[in-house]
Amino acid sequence: MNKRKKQVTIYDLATELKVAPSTVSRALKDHSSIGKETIAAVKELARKRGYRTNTMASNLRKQQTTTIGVLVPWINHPFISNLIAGIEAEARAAGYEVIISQSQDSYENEVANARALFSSRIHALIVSLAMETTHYDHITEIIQSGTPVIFVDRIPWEIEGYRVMIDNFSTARVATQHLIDQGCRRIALLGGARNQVIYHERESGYRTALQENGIEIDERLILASGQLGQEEGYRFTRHLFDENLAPDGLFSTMDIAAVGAMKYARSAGICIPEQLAVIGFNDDPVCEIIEPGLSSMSHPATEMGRKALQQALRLANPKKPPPASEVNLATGLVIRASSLRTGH
Amino acid sequence: MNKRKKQVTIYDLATELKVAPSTVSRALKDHSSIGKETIAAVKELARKRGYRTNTMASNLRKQQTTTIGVLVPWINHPFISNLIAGIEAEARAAGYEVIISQSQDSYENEVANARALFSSRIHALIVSLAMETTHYDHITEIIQSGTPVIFVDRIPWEIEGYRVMIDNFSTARVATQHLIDQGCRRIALLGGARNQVIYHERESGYRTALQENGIEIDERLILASGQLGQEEGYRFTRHLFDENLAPDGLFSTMDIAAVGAMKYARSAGICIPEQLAVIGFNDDPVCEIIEPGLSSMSHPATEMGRKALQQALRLANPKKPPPASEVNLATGLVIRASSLRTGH
DNA sequence: GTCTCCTACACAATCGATTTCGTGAATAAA
DNA sequence: TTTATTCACGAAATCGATTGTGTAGGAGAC
Repeated sequence: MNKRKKQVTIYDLATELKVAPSTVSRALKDHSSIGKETIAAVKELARKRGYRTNTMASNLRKQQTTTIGVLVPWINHPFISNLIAGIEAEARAAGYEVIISQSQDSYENEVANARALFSSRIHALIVSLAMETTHYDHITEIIQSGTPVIFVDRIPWEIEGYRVMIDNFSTARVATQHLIDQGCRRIALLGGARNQVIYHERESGYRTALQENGIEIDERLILASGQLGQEEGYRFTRHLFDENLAPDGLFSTMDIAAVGAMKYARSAGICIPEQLAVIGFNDDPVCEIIEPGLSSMSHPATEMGRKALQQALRLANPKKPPPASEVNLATGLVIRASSLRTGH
Repeated sequence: MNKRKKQVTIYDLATELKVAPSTVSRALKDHSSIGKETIAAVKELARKRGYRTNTMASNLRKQQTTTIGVLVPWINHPFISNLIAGIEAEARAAGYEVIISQSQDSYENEVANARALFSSRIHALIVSLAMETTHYDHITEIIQSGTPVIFVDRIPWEIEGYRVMIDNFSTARVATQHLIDQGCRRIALLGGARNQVIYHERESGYRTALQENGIEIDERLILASGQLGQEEGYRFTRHLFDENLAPDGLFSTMDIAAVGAMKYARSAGICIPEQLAVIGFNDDPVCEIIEPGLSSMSHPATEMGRKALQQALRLANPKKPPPASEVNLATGLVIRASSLRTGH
């Protein structure tokens, strides 16, 4: 049986109660010009007949949806899924719905998804860009149409727009400083693609911390990889030790790459943190699980989602206080065994 | 500037081309009764004016959406986020959109979300139930309205309905058998809430494997916890060793609980796998990261998502081949160091 | 030249909720 | 009793796309 039951409409209720549809509509939302008894009667019958307001009709008439579009590279990455969880929780509480799409780090997918979301007349859009993305026309089109757009984490370089993020520069500086405080002097960096704002910032923070401490920067200790993962972390670390470039500290701009580094260290008999102090970035669950525990910079993903949604709603609603053009959330230094040297 | 630009409609195009809106509508979808030149002219102008079909209006008229509702306990759990990734990828490819909501394992939230999704007239619903859920009225309501509902993973007991899952019973039996094959005779079980179908099945698989091998079941080695996590795994394992119930094998129905068990073993100087062989369930990323590597039963989360969506679309479209009432996906035994004893 | 048949459109109703503009009746004020 | 108000509700337009039905105009058949 595939035929859908016909839904109850306000016309059905109106007919049954012998009032006008407009009266039913108003009664259902406690409009002041409708009599108390009428309101009660309408609501009672609506309940009895299982009336559900038809969102499509309502949206069409009101010329707006209550749907928030979310465009991210991957849904199944820890940081992103936490971000989405935050967006969803906050949206649901505010009576909005969330429609998600993933670009899989492909520019082409991102453009197609952006257009699809735009066609469904979303109320606002929250975006974290694909790795490949360097042109932003598909986003600016949406902004120009008047739809609020909030950038999160993977932000664009040029577009002026609303952003919710962490201070990548300072956070990286803190991480690097922590290693320096532990006595490290030759600190390697596992960095991401420099054309991405966040990785560029993190690398700058690293460089600044070294300079501030009078440590000369050795470019050979720096990796900037477009595909930063466990494998790259492993290989670059091996490379450093093989080439007589052995560092005594390592800052990875992604936890998972730090895991690779630690795996190599274990296989090569390098002691962590004594010979190599390691700190990551994101404070993923793996940090707690790996041995020794991986120090990291905690990144409030869920909170970022909540804040992004709040900004989006403010932007969409002129009556609310206007949003800040940029929201920066606090990060934290989480020290575990991988970077904690005794005697310091 | 918060005013939205007015969107281009088929009326605008019709006026400009001096044809009827109906002609524009048909031309845009290559209707056979429209002249070739007219179609070309309409499409050209549509492109030039940046026309986007108004989904709200279209949906209202056609009495259906292209939105798939997804209702899960948590978005930010590895299994679920992979599931959603699969659903989204497949939906997007088929021209559908995905709207997600999380119950946070609360029955109340689940009911509210189900109603909200229903109100937005979703095309189909994919559900994984909240831990708390024992009444299914909010779901049956939706089924009865004619909306296709597909259950995934956390399925209900009673409702007849379409399901996409793995064979939890057999998978658990294979895991247990693997430990037996490694020489284990006292095998502990870290199980989940028995009122959940999947955990009930897994426990049955465990029991069956033991019986098939003539091993007596020791109820003291079995944990059935409503809140199975790392902490519970740690504590129950400690409890077993403290109480002189030391097992020589351990099957955890959730990887993260196995991690807790391994953490305890490490702290107590118990060798894995020599003294305690361990196997988990799900093959989460942590299995690769922990030392020694955690054996596990792999669980095709993304594939489940894809399959669930395919089933949903078939169910919604009478022209497509009807869906199977139950789809079972293959699981795999992934052997790592935690369960691999030499000499066997 | 008249009639039939297509081709290629136009017309108008429809989906269901919202909202503007009224209006009849009851009450209050004069 | 008459006029002004307020109250409670009705009528009808509207949002934009879709679709069943209707109809000019030209081609072809006889």
